[in-house]
Amino acid sequence: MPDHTRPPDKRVTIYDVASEAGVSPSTVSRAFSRPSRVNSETAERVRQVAERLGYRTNPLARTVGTARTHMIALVIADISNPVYAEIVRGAQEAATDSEYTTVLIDAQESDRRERAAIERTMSTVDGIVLASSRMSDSAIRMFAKQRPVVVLNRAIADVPCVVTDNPRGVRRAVEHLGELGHDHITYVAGPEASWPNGIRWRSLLEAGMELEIKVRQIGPFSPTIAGGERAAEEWCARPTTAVLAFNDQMAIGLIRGLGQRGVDVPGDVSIVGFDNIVAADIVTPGLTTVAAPLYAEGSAATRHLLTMIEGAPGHTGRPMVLPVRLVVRHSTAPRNPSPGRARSPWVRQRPAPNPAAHLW
Amino acid sequence: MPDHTRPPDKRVTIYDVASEAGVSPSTVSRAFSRPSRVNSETAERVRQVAERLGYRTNPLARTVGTARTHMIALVIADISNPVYAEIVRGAQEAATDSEYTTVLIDAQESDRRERAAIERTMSTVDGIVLASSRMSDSAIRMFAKQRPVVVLNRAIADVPCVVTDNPRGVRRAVEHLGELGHDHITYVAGPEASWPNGIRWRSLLEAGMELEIKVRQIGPFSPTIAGGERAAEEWCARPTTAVLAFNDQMAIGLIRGLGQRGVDVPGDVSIVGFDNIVAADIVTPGLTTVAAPLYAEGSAATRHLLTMIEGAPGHTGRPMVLPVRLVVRHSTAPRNPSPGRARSPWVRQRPAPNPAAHLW
DNA sequence: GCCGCGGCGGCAATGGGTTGCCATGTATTG
DNA sequence: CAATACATGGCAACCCATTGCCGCCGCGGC
Repeated sequence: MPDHTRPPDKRVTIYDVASEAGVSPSTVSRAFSRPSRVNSETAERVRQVAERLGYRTNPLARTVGTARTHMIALVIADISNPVYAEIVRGAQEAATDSEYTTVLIDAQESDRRERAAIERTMSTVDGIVLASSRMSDSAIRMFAKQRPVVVLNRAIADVPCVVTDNPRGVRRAVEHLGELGHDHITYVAGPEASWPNGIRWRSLLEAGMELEIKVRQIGPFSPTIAGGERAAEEWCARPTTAVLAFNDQMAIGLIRGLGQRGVDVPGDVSIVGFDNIVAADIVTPGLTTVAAPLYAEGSAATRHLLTMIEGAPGHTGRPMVLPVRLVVRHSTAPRNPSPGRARSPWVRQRPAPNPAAHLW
Repeated sequence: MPDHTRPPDKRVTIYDVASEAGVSPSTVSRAFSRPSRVNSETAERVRQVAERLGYRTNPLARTVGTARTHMIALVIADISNPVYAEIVRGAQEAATDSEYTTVLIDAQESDRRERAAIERTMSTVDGIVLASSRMSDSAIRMFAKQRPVVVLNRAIADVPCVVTDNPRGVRRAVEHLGELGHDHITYVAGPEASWPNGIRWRSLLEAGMELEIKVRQIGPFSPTIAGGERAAEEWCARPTTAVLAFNDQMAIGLIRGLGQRGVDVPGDVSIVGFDNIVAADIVTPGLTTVAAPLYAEGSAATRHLLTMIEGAPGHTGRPMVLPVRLVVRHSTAPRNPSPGRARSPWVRQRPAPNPAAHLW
């Protein structure tokens, strides 16, 4: 058998390297962690010996004593929501650039799960990025007392935050719809515990006021395709020619639900979503949506967290605001001149249940 | 200021609890980790003191000496691929059930990144699940020598594996297409480093042989929507009436690219994908695809890994095979009786570049 | 009455790198 | 040439939970 009598658990330690290189363990340690504190020739020799012996610094051991794990937690609301993919990338990039490891936690849209997971992980990480947390402000503040925390997509006093410019995004969407002749907009609400949901609605109220467009809200619904489909039913009870949905998934679900009821998008109703997920570009019609710099969100939040971990105070004043923009596709169109036309067939026209909705 | 003179880094340790409860630190330790080794009254008292003091066991300190971190790494090829969302969920569920924490690593379809990330993380985890690794067999074996490893979506000798029944899935797809009258199938290949890509192609060869259906391959392309769009161009050079795509994203991109060239799906060509991602159900036409039990894949692989970590040998014989099924939607249809009809407009009909393709 | 055993709890070592402090040796300065 | 500064590297404490081993005590059996 070609087994090279492998030493089963014989990790190479700094002590091995030290004795092999003829220096003390502290010198080996410093050769890696504080190269300036050691003669460059010695350091080089140590590194070579370490290399030869296959020494790999044990991050766990470093942890004891320094209480620095070089890990951060990134908590997201729902891993199946494609929005988070780019955020995660941005965060991971920023983290690995600084030699930090990211541990990703999927809260599955549940307050309870989120807390539990954070409590389990908290003591093993140096800091936490909370992306779209569903927890209460006070719960978040509690965690923030124990570890550096940066909150994404939410503004909380006394905690560092990174948000996108929701008011501006909504404003752009409303302007766009207004230019197309719409004067009533329905907001399809997402989770009540979602901070963006609240601010989007408030921003819509404000924009509607200024631009003299009437607005109302239906919901809340789950921020998923299924949620959007359910919203279609409720919308049919009191239709408007324009809809702003909490996010793209709901918008897509809505378009679907409406299609099954014979409502045409954008012929009968214009729909705008939020987030610009990939799917927004592949559905029919292409979804007009408010795009956010997801990657930048993740990396900005993470970089901020890292500076806090390194000892910086963490500016808790105004949140950092990232810009957004409106991506116009084909789910919005000029208001249909004969608004009453399609109304009758919408209501109570229950289609055959979609077989694919029950996959698995 | 409302700062309760918070003790900055004052973690409560077993020593604090010990002196407060009037016992030795070892007793405190045992009260938690080996309750049977200590008098139940004492244990209870210790627990109460610990509770009062807010003691929380420090998982990192436990790590030193035992070398058990209670963490596992889950490496996925591409976090923006929705396939992995369910796999991650399954894995996390299985892990937390056994009180393990999962650290997720996104390899971003890069062999190099994958290796680097694993090397960084390896020593801090008790085991690794490799979901759709892009590394070479030998690289994987190397890691498997140092830590328990379970490989998902790939079969490697001497390493425990969990795979889905690709041959059967392909077979079902081919049967389905055959029943619709198709006698030529193009396989749109994904990454060469992807094991499922290889086996799907080989299975297609086999099924084609048995069922007397001609098959050929184009590609490889990137396993993304963009990749599928590029494939559309190549497919146009030598069209067939049926296509099997490496995965759903490519199938969706393909449908899109064909649409832009005036090719109708399923009128002119039937398309089958793999994975049954959510988007497969929302695109137009709905995508016929081979569905895999993603959640089960994640949890099966993880559970297997955990038993290995607990000391079980890890059966490296035949891989564990999970069943698949064909989900028929609307991207497949009977073969068009006049195959030459739509052919001419396909070739060299460059549409205006899609502005949305360059978002961000 | 002596021995043995089991239950319980303490002592001390362990693991692996980090770091404050000190000791040496060399370079710079007055 | 003496005095001070600096560069280097070693010593040993430290972090904190775990665990092998031993000692103490009380009880039961012979």
